[in-house]
Order: sequence, then structure tokens, then C-alpha cells
Amino acid sequence: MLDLKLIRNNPDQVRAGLNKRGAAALVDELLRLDEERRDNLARVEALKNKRNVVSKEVGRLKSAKVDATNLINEMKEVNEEIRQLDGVVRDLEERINEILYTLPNLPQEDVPVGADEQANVEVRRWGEPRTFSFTLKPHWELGESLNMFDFEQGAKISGARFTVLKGLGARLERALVNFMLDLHVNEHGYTEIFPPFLVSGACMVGTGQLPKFAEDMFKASPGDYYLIPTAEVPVTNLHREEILTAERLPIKYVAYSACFRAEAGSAGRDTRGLIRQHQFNKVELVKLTKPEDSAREHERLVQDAEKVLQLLNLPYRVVLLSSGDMGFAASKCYDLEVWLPSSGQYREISSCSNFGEFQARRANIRFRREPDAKPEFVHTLNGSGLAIGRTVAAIVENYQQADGSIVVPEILVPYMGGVKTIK
RNA sequence: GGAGAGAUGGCUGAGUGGUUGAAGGCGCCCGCCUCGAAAGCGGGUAGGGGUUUACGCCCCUCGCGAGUUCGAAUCUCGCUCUCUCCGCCA
Repeated sequence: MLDLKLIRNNPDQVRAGLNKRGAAALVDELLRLDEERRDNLARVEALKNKRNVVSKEVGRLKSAKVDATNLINEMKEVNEEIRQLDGVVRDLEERINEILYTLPNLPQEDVPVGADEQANVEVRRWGEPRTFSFTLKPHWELGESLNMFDFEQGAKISGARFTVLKGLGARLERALVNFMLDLHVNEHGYTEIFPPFLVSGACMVGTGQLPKFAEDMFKASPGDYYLIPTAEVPVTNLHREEILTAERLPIKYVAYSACFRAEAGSAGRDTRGLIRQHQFNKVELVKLTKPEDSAREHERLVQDAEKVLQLLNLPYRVVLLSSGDMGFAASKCYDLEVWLPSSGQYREISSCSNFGEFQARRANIRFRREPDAKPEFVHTLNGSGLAIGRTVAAIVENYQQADGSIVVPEILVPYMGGVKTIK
């Protein structure tokens, strides 16, 4: 959520930022509502002040056994006026918040301006895509023939975009989860979290999925629960409504979770294979930092995610997303794209975002620099480290052999119970 | 699911319908003392909003939401959460 005071004091800056994201317009409406609200607020507060003063006077008079009927009657009228104005102010606040909750974050200065992924900027590449001396197969063909995954059974028990992992396919999934968690905990200093997969609506508002993207979420019933689309939601919200001490920052969490996405609006895209599923596994990195540290911590977070791909020896590139391609809450975002030989392209496998204070303002996560200092909003960041299903797809495709078997990346062999080849 | 207890500031813990945004304690900050520290002593210490060049002033907030009242932390109703016992359960 954007700071209403920033909009009030620097409307041109906000307009320019929103324009880069193709989300302009509503600033003027917001300014008008804000002015109207403050106008009515001043009036109702003056009346409340009067009521408070007179009420104390009534108390004094009563204890002195003096009649106060006139004052009491006068206050009854004032109360009616207060009730009315309070309603006006509340309505205005609701409309202001409705708008504020649906405005995206402002892009940072160094984010390339553009409408979509065409304007993304490749930052660096790592690794050399293998050259194959035989005909490549996509991961879904290889995996099915090796009995690693079963798409038909997934469809039978759940429906489209669900997959059953079996045997060494299931084992590979589990190996990757453990490998990534160990790496980030032991080498990168993150604290492991195993969060609930169902959260309250308040959490979804806090990280920005609600109210705008309700149609992308699975809702659980009975109860008012949402299935998490990413561990970002429960983990970032761990500190909702808290004021942290400065020494605790930066906070670095790593969490495995299943992720659930409705994929509304992506019908027909990536219908085959593991790339786009309603349910997938992911190891997520989350950081809470001081504002001045978030840019540096963002770069480090990207490197921590890259390390996974490097250790798996999977070629990838880092892309800086354009203003139009970024997620709603992000102020700056790098995607990690892994090489998928069968389609001959780089595909997103991690998205690493700095949200500035956008989420912290929604979730009310603050910190104090000094024991007596005013609370300030923290900055929140997160990134996949990595999406497990897409990593499996990348391994299967990049490590495929002429005979249709898969060589297990060396670093994973211990996690695979010594299995070096899936055949 | 049944029965009961509770929710107050960073923490703990008082609170009779009327200068109680809230005693006391702990913690923290500033000062005194000290070579330095501890102890001791004195003072300070919630958040949000509005307004003001500023000092300041005002409004709201005692889990959340309604209500009663001139006035609610305190009374009434609803909700949420936590704890204890019983039942069920991986």
C-alpha cells in the first residue's frame, strides 16, 4: 500500500510512478477524497472536543449537586451531529482504502520502464547450455517413461494441472527440498520455518494478494481460510502488527511449503508437464530489513537463489523485470530463468522481489532504530530458492541421456540415497 | 462438540461510570553519584490520525464490533482469540 501522505505531498511523483506501471488515473480522485475526509474530520473532532469538555463539566456540577440538565440536553444534540459526521468520515475512509489497496507499488529508479516482458533487461548469464548429440525429449515424456510422474493419475484424482510423483520422481522432489533448505540454513544463514498452508484473509491482504487478486486464490471451506499461493504469505506475516528492535534486523527466513494457485486466466498455457500446476512445492526466502539495507539484501537474496542453480550446474540467466512485468507489490524484481533444452528457452524458476515498505505498511510491520525512536516500516523481500517442480523439469531435461535415463546432479546424490542415475 | 476462565502499554499487573491514556513493578533512555561499573537517587518512556513554520493543541485506541450514557477500560449484546477440564481425533 502506498503512503497517503506521499500521495498528498508528492502527487506528481506518484502519478509518474504509477504511469510506468500502466496504473495511473486514480490519484486525483484520491486527493479529492482525502481533502474531503480531512475537512469533515476537523469538524467532527471539534465537536468531540466540545463533548469531552462539557462532560467533565457535567461531572463537576453533579458532584457539587448542581443541576446540569441544560448541558446534558445540549450534548444530546451535539451527539447526533457527531454520529452523522462520523458516518461521513468512515465512508470516505473506506473509499480511500479501497483505492489504496488496489494501487500497485511504485517502481524503483533503476527499474526499466516498459509495458511487459519485452522491456526486461538481461543482467547476466551463468553456465553453458549443453549441446546434445541425440534428439531431445521434453521432461514430461522422459519422466513418464521413467515412472517419475503420472499426469493421468493426477488428473484422475484431482483434475487438470495436478500431477502424481512416484518412485524416484517423488524422491527427487524430496531431495531438492532438503538440499535447498540445508543450503540456505547452513551456508546462507536463514532460519527455517515450516508454516501453516492455510492462512487468514488478513494475511493475504498484508502481502498484497487480496483484495485485488482473489480470483487467483483457492479458498478453503469451512472457515475463512485461503490456501497459500507461496510461503511468502505466512512467513512475511509472522511479524504482522509488531514493532521489532533494530538489532533483530535483518531477519532471514527460509520456508518450504506447498503452493496453491488457481491459475485463472492462464488456460491453455503450459498445459503439459510440471511447469504450471495448481499445486507445487517451493522453498522460499524471506527477509525483513531496515530501509537502507534492502537494496543490498535484495542483491544477496538473488545470489543465494542463484547458488542453488550453480550447485545443480543448471544454466540460467538473471533478468531485471520491467515496470510493467513486475508483480503488484514489487518495487524491483529479478527473475532467475533456467535453461530448458526441449523448448530451447530460459524459463522462470525464481522471482526475487524487493517490496520496500509496501507490504510492511499493509501488514503493519515496524521497527525502532533506538529504544526511544519513532517506529518505522521495515522493508520486506522475498524470492524463490527455488520452485521445486520447475527445478525437477530442468534437471530431467538438462541431464537427460541418449538412452532416456537421467543423471542425478552430483550434489543431490547423497540426498537421493546414493542413486546416481534414474533409469 | 460440552463446561469453565481469561484478553489492559515493550513485559508484568491494578483499575470504585466522572481530569485514568491508564497505579505499582520490570525493562529501556537521560542525568546525579563513581576512576569505571553495579547498587542507590532524580527524571523520562504507547501507537495512530488531524492541525501548526515551530512550541504545542486536539481526536481516536484498554482483543474486535455494536449498544446504553452528558460521560465507558469499567455496564449490555455479538464476534474473535488464548488457557483449563471432558469428548472426539492424526
